Amino acid sequence: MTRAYDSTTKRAELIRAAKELFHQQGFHKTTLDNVAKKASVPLGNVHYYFETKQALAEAVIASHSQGLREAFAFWESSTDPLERLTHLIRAPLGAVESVIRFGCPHGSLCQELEKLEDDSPLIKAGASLLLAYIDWAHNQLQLLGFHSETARDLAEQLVAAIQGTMLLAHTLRSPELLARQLSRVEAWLKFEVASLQRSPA
Amino acid sequence: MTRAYDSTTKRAELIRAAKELFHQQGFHKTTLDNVAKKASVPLGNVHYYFETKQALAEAVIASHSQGLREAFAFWESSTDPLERLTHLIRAPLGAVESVIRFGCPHGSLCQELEKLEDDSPLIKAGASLLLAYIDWAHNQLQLLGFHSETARDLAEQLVAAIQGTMLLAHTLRSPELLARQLSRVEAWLKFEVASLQRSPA
DNA sequence: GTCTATAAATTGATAGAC
DNA sequence: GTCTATCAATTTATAGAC
Repeated sequence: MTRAYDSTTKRAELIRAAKELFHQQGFHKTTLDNVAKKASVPLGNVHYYFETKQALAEAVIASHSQGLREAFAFWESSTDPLERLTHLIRAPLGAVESVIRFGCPHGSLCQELEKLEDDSPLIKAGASLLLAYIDWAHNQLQLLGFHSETARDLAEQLVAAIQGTMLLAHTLRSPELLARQLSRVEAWLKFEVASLQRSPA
Repeated sequence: MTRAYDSTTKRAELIRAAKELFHQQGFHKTTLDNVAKKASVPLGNVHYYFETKQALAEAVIASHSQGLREAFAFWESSTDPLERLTHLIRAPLGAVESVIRFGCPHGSLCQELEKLEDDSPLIKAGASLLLAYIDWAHNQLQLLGFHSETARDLAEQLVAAIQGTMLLAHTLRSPELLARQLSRVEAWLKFEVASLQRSPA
């Protein structure tokens, strides 16, 4: 019943391999041959599934988007929005070694894609990842009682802090920095929420 | 007396061109031919000044380091460390269009270089740029009266917030986000300093 | 659908005339 | 020191057998 390597699986396998290599080596340094080897697919065959390297990258980003949606859904099993946001803040700690060695898979990809041609669809696709974080945080903050505009502001601040923290922890190869600064972000968020509840708008 | 294009000038011109192109297109996408053309130097001649592309990149980073030292020296013409740090926070606003279109020249370069081979000297060189920011902020915070450990913590938080803000503003192409969130960082820092002065350690 | 072989283009680096 | 021409390697993409 489950054909372990039918064509759909191979396509998925290529995406999985590319996703991992893009994170570890970056988009530019990763060759189609690298991806093909990792996915145990002959080089020439890659183009049967993806016309160009760019098309493969689009599929990788779509897969990241899907992964984000699943993470959001999972965190929403908590009923308290503050608790949900805490899951977001702590998420990098669930993959410390990876974040320290390779940075945030979304943030670093995003920044690399930004250096492509101005009209590349990959730029917009990459940006949609960071936007997804902000939008989701925005929603959770509104559920906590913040007005839309304030919630937007806080969501941006939250995502910026998390991304900046990962960049520093990665660059300085410091898991301690990651843990320490994410705790700070968490404390800050709790404080903001508590302030709101003391003096509701 | 001033030979406009003696060999020292050409070398500097190549660095200048590479610095700009690395920022706009990234390290990988920038070819030696691009740099040569921008500096009005024949392609083959680039290797007279820099043996490899990597050596050119090292010179670019050294130039960034020098630029940072000059910026720090300039900001230190303010006597109040809080005012100095405010200059740091507002610096991106002095080059808004550039930051929005291309991101932070140091942060984005740093993240791209991280994707090179683990033992590449460029990785350490790039990291030294972000470290310079942290160290300088650390010093200023100590001058304000924070204990070394607290100052370190706050310095990391400050640089992370600035870097994260630039990443978001760049990715979302939003000068408004940049201005808004940097104001928030500024307000946060003022609050921290005021708190310390109300209850000195 | 799957694979091998190879074309076509790019690009870092070098050789050698001046 | 400066430049032209070119090599050598890499890599995306394609052609065509099975």
